[in-house]
Amino acid sequence: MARTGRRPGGSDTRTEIVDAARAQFAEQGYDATSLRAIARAAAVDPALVHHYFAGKSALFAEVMQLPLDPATVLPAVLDVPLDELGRSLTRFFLGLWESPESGAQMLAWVRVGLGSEEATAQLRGFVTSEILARFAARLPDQSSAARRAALAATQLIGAAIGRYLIRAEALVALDLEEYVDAVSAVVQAHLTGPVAAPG
Amino acid sequence: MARTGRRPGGSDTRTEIVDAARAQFAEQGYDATSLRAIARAAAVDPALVHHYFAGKSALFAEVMQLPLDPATVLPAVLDVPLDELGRSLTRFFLGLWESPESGAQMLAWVRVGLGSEEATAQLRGFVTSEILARFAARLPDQSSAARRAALAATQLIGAAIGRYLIRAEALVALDLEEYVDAVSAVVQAHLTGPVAAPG
DNA sequence: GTAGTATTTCATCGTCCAGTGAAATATGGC
DNA sequence: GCCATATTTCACTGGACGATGAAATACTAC
Repeated sequence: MARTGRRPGGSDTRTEIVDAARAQFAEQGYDATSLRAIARAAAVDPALVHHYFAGKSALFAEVMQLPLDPATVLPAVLDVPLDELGRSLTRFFLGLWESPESGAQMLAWVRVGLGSEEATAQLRGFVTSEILARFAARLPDQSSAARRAALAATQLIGAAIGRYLIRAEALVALDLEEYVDAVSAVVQAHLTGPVAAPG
Repeated sequence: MARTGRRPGGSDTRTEIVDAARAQFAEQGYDATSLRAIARAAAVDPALVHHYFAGKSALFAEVMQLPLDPATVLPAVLDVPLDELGRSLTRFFLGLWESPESGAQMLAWVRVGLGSEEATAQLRGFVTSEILARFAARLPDQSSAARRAALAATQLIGAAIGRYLIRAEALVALDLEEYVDAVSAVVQAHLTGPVAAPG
């Protein structure tokens, strides 16, 4: 009766652990996810998780690798006529959520990133320097660019939360293109619309 | 040397515990917050927390009492001309976040509500039946009302997250009225604007 | 087929957690 | 001043957690 030792077959256990971890982080956030729970989900001994990853934070870092590097992908997304920018951004962003692989990762990012003050601080740093700065650079009037980019981002984040976290019926009922239509209209307004008359 | 026993002075310890708990939940979410951490923050023995509250979930329930009952407050907010509905909603909602007392509670709600799959499910139930249903009832065209209300809500949630959780510089820099202006314009568009041309 | 290596488990440590029950002390009514 | 009660702490239990080190087993190269 072999109770310990190597498992038979060319098992890719490491990948299984990463997948289980991503699912757990996406579902529970960082703190509430335990290595033991990940190990359970992967049907593996907890010590094995430590064998492959230095610790919880190392595993987390590996799991949270962005599906795409913004520096390489965003330029193409932003390279459209100014009046189509809202649609291009919205379609790209919501597309990330729609696909099964990157969707789970986006979910994990948001859950963890909004789950605690500390994590939110890191999310802020990344979002402002890697994402918003690139949005803003694409806009014509630099005096309002940072604000317009940030406002557009609020709508994008809200749209993702409504459809993929909260999963409100009225939003899930729409197919992706309808949703992109509805959201991109106001994203475009944030980016290039008239500034609301100040108080 | 009195190591145990009643503390001198008319201390309102129970309130201190509740306040400490709210702050912790707002900062860390539900799971990551421990009764012991709350007790530490309130400078009190952990057992005292149990004395006042049946357990973690009971304390949580008390802390999470909504600052306002939507059923009593929303009607007044919604009782404005249709073309001012966006502004009224936006001002009211962001106002909840801006004030110190209710702001901490809103923060706790969102952190806990988005922190795990399970909590999100409860948040969905509350938001759709208590909030969105009332928005929708106020709109003229019932065939699109649910969708319009939900879309408006995505922008409101996103706006709150951007300014009060992520605290993006470009958004925090605005004063409240400017922010309300910018957000309410697109909220209004979701509520009463033209439907984006399909496909 | 044997030596070496990668993979997996076991057993365990110390820490933190939620919760319980008894004891200690201040306060208020008399 | 004394007694009942509300408030607070101590000491403890059982369990889960992250982490470590040694042992056991399967695969690989020779």
